[in-house]
Amino acid sequence: MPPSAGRRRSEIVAAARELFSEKGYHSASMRDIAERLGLQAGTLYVHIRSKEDVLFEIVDQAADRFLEAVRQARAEAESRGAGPEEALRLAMRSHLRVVAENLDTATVFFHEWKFLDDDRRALILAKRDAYESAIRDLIIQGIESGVFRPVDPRLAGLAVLSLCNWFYQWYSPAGPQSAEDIADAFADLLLAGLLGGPQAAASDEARDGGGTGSPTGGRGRTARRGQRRSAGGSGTSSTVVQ
Amino acid sequence: MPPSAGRRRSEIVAAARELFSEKGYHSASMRDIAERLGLQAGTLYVHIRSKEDVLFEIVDQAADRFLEAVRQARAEAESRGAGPEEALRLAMRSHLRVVAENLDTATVFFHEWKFLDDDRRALILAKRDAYESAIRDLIIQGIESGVFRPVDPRLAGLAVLSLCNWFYQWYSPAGPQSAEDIADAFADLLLAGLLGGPQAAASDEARDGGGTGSPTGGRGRTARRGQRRSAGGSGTSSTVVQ
DNA sequence: CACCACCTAACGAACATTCATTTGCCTTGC
DNA sequence: GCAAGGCAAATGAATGTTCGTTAGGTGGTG
Repeated sequence: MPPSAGRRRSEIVAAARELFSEKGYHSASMRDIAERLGLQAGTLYVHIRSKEDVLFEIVDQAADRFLEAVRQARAEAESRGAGPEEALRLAMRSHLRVVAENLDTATVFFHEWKFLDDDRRALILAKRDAYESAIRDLIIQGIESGVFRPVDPRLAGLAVLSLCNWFYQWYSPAGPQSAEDIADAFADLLLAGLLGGPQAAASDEARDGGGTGSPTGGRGRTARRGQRRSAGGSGTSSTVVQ
Repeated sequence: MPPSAGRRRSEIVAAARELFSEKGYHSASMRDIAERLGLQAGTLYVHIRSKEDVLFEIVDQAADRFLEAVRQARAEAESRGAGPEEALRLAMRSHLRVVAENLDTATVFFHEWKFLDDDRRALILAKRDAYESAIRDLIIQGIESGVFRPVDPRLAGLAVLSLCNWFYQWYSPAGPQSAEDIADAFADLLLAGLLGGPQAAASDEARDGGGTGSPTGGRGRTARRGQRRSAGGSGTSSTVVQ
């Protein structure tokens, strides 16, 4: 009872996902998609209504997965009574895992959403805004609970999103680190910062509240994880050459 | 003596820059470009050799500007004897300034470079790799000088690039902060980290070298700047709705 | 069993449109 | 008079989509 369901339809969407990701929405033709399935171009329209329908299905799927991921991360953090520090790490983990496990979907999502018609684009933008708000809320909670410094939550949220959203541009499953490793390393960087080497100018930051907490020099904080420096590899290009 | 120079030619490239940025390379037609200049499509070919030539000119310009920016930042840091901390901030400032001042160029650069033919794409990729290496070198120098923690330089470099390269996706000149403000805030976040609020679990990181430097509680470190929290604006969408 | 009706999936050709690019002619300033 | 810049028209290929048709399967009816 297509166009709306059926195995053939999902085969078409799957083929489109790969082709849109590889060549871009406009450069991948319906004939390309059909050829990959051993069909004629016209036959695709037995199962779908239009090329843009296919694009929307892919992009909408991606948006839902991101939303689902951040909700799950938030629920997990709440259920185990984690602080904002760990909540943020969980969210970044979820996001990067979604990208890594759906690289083509994510690529199409970030690259081609603009080409949807007005209504569908608005729908996607709404979902994206919801996602970004959820991330920003994590920052705000961290600040209000006094764990994070009182930074601009908008910019801090954008920093998190930058780290997470650029990921699809360079991640390769063949690379040395898993998405989880990378998420942990990124979260650590963002939480603890680059400074703190033996020769750092010390006096860490305008620590407003004086001697609150336990100002001891202990090590092994939670923001420490997955730091297994890839051996050597100085010139390793950080980029996928498509 | 076009096609290669001339005022008309740069008008064409300028129009193409805007249109490619707004609609994408494949969706912006030569007729669109011509119309914007009050010309017929065919006339464009008096001044240019092909549409792809125009794309290459834009993308190559962008690559050169990024390279120039990081070189300038490095020179500036060296000339004023700045540490790796300030060197990194200078580089991020330069990058974000280039993007802010050439938003269309940057957008085309990041979005459309894939559509160049093999030779030109290789050329652009080489320039991009050079740029990424330069950023990674800043990280390595920071670590080797003992100012930065011994993090994975590849991932730390990618973190810097993520912050800088995602910028074009959300920056608007009409926004509350200047590119410099944002660069400073991002550099601060990456250097000092989010942690450090009054209720933070304290014990900042494995500070290996004990009491090196001046372990006083002074404030106003260099990683402190441009933190003028935008008043209110909780729901401000972080995205340009094009 | 035979027959008819109906359905889905596919083909292959054609649709109108758009695209980047080429060609031939005209104008205008030097 | 000549070259550069521009116009109008045309070229050929490619696009997404529609169309008429067909093959194969299924279910009901005589």
